[in-house]
Amino acid sequence: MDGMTQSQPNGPQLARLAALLADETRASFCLALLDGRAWTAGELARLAGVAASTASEHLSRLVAGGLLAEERQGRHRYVRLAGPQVAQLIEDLSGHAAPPPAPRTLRAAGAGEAMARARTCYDHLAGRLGTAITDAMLERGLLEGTTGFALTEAGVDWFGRLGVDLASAPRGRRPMARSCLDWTERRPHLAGVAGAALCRHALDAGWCVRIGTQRALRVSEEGRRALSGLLGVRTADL
Amino acid sequence: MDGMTQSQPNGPQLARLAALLADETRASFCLALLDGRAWTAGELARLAGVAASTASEHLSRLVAGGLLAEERQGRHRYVRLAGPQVAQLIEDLSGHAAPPPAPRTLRAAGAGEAMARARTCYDHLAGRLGTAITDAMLERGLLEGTTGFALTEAGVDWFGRLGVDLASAPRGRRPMARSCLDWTERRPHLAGVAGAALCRHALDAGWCVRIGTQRALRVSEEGRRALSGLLGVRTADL
DNA sequence: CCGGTGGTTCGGCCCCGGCCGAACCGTCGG
DNA sequence: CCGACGGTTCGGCCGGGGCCGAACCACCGG
Repeated sequence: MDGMTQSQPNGPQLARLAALLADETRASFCLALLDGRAWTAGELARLAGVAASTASEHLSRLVAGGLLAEERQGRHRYVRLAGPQVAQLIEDLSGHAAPPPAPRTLRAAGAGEAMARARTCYDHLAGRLGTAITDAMLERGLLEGTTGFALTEAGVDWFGRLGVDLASAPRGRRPMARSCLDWTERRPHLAGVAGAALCRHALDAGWCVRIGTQRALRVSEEGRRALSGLLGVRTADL
Repeated sequence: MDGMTQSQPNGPQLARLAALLADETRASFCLALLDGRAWTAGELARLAGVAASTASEHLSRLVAGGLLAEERQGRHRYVRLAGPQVAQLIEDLSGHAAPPPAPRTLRAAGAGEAMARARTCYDHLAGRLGTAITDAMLERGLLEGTTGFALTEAGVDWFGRLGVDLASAPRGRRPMARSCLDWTERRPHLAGVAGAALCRHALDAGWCVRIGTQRALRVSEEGRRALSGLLGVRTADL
């Protein structure tokens, strides 16, 4: 009876992964990268308020740990999340973390309000917009919610009428529909291949436009009409 | 333009949560507790090979962080995962961690083989047994897998015929059906309320019995007949 | 060719936190 | 009432790692 009978997914491996996110600076990097875009090392350093050298070391660790993918261009080091699985990991984790404290400044409160209205969550829609769309799809039977989380046949057709062929959408082991906990609404919104396709369509069709450099979104007049007509979503408060 | 424009789910919160799992000893505690049962502080200390005092401190941190629930009984301190959300968190995280290295000893290899055949994963079935059942349910249309992960009407009926009324099963915000990545098979198996109900039924009906003190399971003769008849699952290699 | 700038490497500082053993406390059993 | 035992608290040790600034390298622009 040795005392070291390992539980299978070795503790060390789990600890090594968690340690990557256990630092405040690295965590803030990953949260920033949740916007799905590639950032330069300098941008992230300024965001977190650390020296460039410090950021550089953190990025190397995150890349070595497989969480980030890097791409060197000239004298810039661009870095982004390594893939949807990583985005999901960060989302899941922050969904279980304690709710954020109230914003300090008026500016921050304003920015927070914009994010709460509508934003991207890696590659799908979130905020009140995201949950409102998800709710409407559940209500209209495009999405099944009581026995799990899956697109219905009607849902697949609905995407088809939008001009989005989900069958031909690129998917590896990624689920078609997935529930992602919204950290402002504290309720689920649509993620996965379908969520990403919907977000892409919304941006391509001009339903939403990005606000400044953040991942917050503004719903266009065209978008309001489309959402109202297609899903009956009231966008008055967005 | 302050450099500290926070991403919303405050980095610090995420880091604090991750830090709880970023220690090898604490990680091994959590993985052990994935069997869904309550362990005493001493058992966990011996498992991880640390002094009782060290284990005590780790447990206090995990409890304070909300990952573990404790229950004092006489001179014992029993501790278990705080709930299914926590179990899911650990599962998700270890699903993304690097695969475990090959076992060192023959004993360990044997125990690993037993775990790979059939085991519990917090409160549902896993291992080859778990994935075989899930595959069969997908094949028979009891479970929807191509557009998400949800129980079909036929699936709800199937549970009803087993004598399991899912509508009356206790569920808070917990999803009815959820996909959980199996770390031996590297494929999904059924979790969530339905997965837990199935596991409970399998144990109650004597389809499976626990092997020793581990979370490995043995499929009984009765269980083989039931699984073969109900789902066409071949249990020859289990 | 020569600044300006983004990124990296290195050395050094310092603190956090994981570990232990010893002392202590409470419960259980005789 | 007393020993045995599980658990906790405290002090002290020590290593890891996060941070910075300085020096350095590479690319880009004029």
